[in-house]
Amino acid sequence: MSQQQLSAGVCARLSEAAPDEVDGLGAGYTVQLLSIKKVNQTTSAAPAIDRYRIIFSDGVHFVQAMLATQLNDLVSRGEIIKNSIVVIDKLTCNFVQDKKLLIILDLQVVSKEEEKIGNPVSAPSSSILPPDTATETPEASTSTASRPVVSRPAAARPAASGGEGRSIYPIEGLSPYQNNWTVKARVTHKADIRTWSNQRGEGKLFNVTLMDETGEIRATGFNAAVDELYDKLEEGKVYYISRGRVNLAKKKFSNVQNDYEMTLERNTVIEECVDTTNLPTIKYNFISLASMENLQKDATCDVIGIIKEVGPLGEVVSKATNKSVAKRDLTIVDKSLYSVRMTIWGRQAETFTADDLPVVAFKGVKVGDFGGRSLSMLSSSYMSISPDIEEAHLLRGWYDGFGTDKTFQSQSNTMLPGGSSFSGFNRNEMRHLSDVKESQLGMSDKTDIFSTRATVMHIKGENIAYPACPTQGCSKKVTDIGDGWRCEKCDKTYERPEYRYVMSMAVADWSGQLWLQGFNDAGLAVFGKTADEIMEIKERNESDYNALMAHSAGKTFNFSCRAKQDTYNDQTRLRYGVSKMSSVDYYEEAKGLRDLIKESSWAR
DNA sequence: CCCCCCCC
Repeated sequence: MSQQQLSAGVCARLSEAAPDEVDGLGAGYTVQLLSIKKVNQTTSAAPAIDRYRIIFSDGVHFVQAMLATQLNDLVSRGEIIKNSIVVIDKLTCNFVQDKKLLIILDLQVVSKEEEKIGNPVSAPSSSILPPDTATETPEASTSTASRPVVSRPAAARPAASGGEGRSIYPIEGLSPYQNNWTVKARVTHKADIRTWSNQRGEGKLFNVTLMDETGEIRATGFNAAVDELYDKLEEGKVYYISRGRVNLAKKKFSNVQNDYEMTLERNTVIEECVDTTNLPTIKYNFISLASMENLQKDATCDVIGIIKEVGPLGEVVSKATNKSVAKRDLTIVDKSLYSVRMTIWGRQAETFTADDLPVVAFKGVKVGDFGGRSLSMLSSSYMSISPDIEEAHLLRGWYDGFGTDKTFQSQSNTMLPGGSSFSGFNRNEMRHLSDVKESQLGMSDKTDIFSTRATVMHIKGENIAYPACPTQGCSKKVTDIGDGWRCEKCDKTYERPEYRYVMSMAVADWSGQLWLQGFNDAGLAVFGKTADEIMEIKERNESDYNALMAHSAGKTFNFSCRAKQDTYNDQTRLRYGVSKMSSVDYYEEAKGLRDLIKESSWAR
């Protein structure tokens, strides 16, 4: 790299430009980063997002700018370091204490490791730099305890010019000290209206997440603001918003990346933006599913993958609140040949459909450590099915071209003690039945999990199904009350029940045999018929039923099981439950063996 | 002014 390749003159131009001219100067400047420094945040007691101050040079002059926080990964991953050459693709300007502050919104790395080019000096106007650093040269700025830049009390002044002649403020620059702002933001999440009731009173509220190119912020409307504004905002749309209140965020309650949050008030002005140019879009920092194991539990991350499996709709009852919520597990895979379980909740779980293995992008999903690594949507997370972004198209192309053929290593079943697996059947972690007994799985207080391949030898025929509540997600046993079937849980009476399987199966492999308890999914796998159909056969013709039971033996399945002790009538016994059961797919097995051979060192 | 983000 030479001085000629840098965009000489740009630092002087940026430095001298009036604030509302900065955006108009365009972008695409090639510059050298002379310094990258973390700025200490002293205004917020809660842990803050890192902010980086950059000094960049065009070879002649240097200026100072802030790095938009969504680019922080470039620093933390070491993709930009001192002296890296970058192209600044997008730049804006903000006002702090009447000083112009440049914010780098997007950049591309041209070359990471470089020598310093030329001998640049501070750009002519000092108005870009805060007074305490205006005369510093990059080499001399050794102070690590820099003053906070963005969140100081400051005169409110609009930063950049919007399309319709209004002044648009970047979300990253919002603080309690600015008041005359308008943001142009996309609603990336809109929650349902919630009500609360506690000692201090009761009321209703809703949350939205607002996002522009510079950042995101959570906004909440209470009571009257709910009536006034809830219907005005639609997820996915872009709005001009002004006259909201900005306060310090209580970080422990939100995963939205902002030190502040916004309260929408009755007089908050919200106007839909219909101008289709330059709308804010979601910014992702995708990580590969392979690299998930490096993340801590409860961290959030962005991932993109193919939806390989859509689990059935389930229900969990929260231990904390005793409330029931719908959930659904998805399995996503990516180019790193890893798969991971992704749990979605509530209405999203109920309405989720995905026919043809779509690409789905997730932003801000929570990392769990159950059975290895798993992911879960939060209310602040964002999911986009078949997003029109480059990464999605690349993944689509790769998967359709090569991916369908691959086997994926699950993040959600590694690292369990004893090397067992979670819900997915894992060929590498399989146990023989004798091994299950000998290693005393399920004998400790917790549930142990294992995979096995075994053949069904016998199914206890007398009681293979029970009359269940037909309400989706209930499945509780109902009782015949003469003129109908009563579900205590739903407090309803139904004309007829929906039978569901509950079976004891003896299964065997070369090493031994075991009794497994299976539920509805297991019955469907064994019989290929619903329990209703089976019960109908049983009622119509007992010998047909007996023949069916006899024929059910002899088939071989892959099982995912849980071993657990339970106590019933003062008797403690070890029970093995089937969590997943599927016919052996010999084509899949052969592919798995082939991949094993490919992976083994002697074959390389 | 809410504040739960769940379960195996």
